[in-house]
Amino acid sequence: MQKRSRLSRSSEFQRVYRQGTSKASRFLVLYYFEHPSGAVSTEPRLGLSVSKKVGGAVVRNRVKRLLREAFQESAPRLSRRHDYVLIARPPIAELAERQARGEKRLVHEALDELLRSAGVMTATEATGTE
RNA sequence: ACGGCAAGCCGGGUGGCCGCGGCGCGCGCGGCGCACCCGUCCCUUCACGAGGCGGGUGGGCGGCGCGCCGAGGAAAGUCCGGACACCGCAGAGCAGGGCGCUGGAUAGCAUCCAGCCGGGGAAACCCGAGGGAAAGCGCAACAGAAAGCAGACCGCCAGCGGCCGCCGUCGGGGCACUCCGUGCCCCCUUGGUGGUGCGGGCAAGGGUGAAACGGUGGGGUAAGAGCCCACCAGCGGUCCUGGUGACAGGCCGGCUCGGCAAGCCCCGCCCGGUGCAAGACCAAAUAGGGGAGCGUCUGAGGGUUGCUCGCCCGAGGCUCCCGGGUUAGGUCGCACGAGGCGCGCGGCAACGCGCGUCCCAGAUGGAUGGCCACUCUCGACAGGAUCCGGCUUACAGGCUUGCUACAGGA
RNA sequence: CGGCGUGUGGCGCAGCCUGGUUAGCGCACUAGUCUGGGGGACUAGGGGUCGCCAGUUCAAAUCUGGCCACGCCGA
Repeated sequence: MQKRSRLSRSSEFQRVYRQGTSKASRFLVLYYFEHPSGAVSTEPRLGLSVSKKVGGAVVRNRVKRLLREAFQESAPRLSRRHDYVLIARPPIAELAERQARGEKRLVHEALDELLRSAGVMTATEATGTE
């Protein structure tokens, strides 16, 4: 995932938190926010928040890496009009740990489940047209 | 061999594909700003500038392609020491804080090296915040007679006096047995011993305690005691020898009192404060001011780390200069350094000097991972955020070298 | 990133500076008594590795150092 598809400004995070909608699971919290008219980027943008409660620097980097990878995989089916912020909760550290040891797609499934329940996967049909 | 100890080192490897960050090069790629140049029939203007518009050049951001580089021994904890930056210059004293055997290394340190002393170990070796307790203040619960200056509870010793018990004794009397005599009882003289009392001598022994004023043995004494002697421990000495020194050895002396300063303290040495979110610049927005110099009245008030001194600012006047301040944006600081590696020389070593060689992350919501194949001993703890030197803590496993004990061999 | 603070029974706190006497207080808990029962009161009692590991000391919750956890502040 390249830089342009990430959220980088504190103000951008604030906008998503204040004006967006939230949905949470045991492992993650998702905030998403629809842009006002105009400004449509080529890809949905993502911001990550992983606090020290999740683990040390190595664990946090691994969690962020896996979340970016999973998000990128799901990105074509997501609305391009939205900015997303994912907050990692401590239990996700164990998923990331098991996945690093060889188990497959644990973080991907956790993310997909949350995205589906939030109802932002509606862009699946629109992928071709939009 | 097995075991123990010390020092140093490694922290999976190779190849392929995909992905991420930085740098460089290339592109007849695409769009958006910027600067400059040229043109301007047309639009704004009376007209010239200028703006718009059209064209060109340069560079920035972006895209694509290729190449190179891309976490650690602890990157960690933030416990010390610095570099660097800023603070109305940092000056003195007090306060406060840190350090503390000796010598050396170093930019510096609480670090390192070599030693000394003390403790542990069979040894190799390991551990130690290790100045001063006759400068002063303070502390020591419980137990114990007594806890800091000597003193004496039990105890030991001789003396004196009264009384009492027991044993013996000079003399006298009484009773019993037939007299001598013997036995028993009473009075008196006197001695021993025990108890008690008085005033003394002593501190060996007892018991308490973490600690009780040297230890062991002998002599000595009424009983004892460094009272005397030998050895040991400790203390002192203007002493001798060795060592740069801590200190060690010797000689002499009189025998002699402690513990805690990671309690206050004393002595010696060191320390200005704040920290890269320091700080500098750019852009945008916002308030209208900010800075420098000269000078008068002679000083209210204020600043300067906690205090004092000291120092500085200080209203209104004149002259000069334009930017100055703030902010979660951008650029710099920001990676060539007390730098790594190799060789030589000096030094026991830490380290230093010289030569050669290498360039080795630079992010900013924050980059190292995934898959496949082969292989090995199946991979721990864990990741930069201004940089460097240490300390401490976490850590699967492995390698090298040296030393030591036991056994064996010679 | 930098700078501070706090860890003591189940909960909230004191004691620490100035080391020892006894780890104390309130609520909660257990048993008993009062009451017909509940509530409430009274009496008695149990429960603490003083966050962990070293060091200093005769002796450490207390002094010193190092770890661990939690919390706060600055930009």
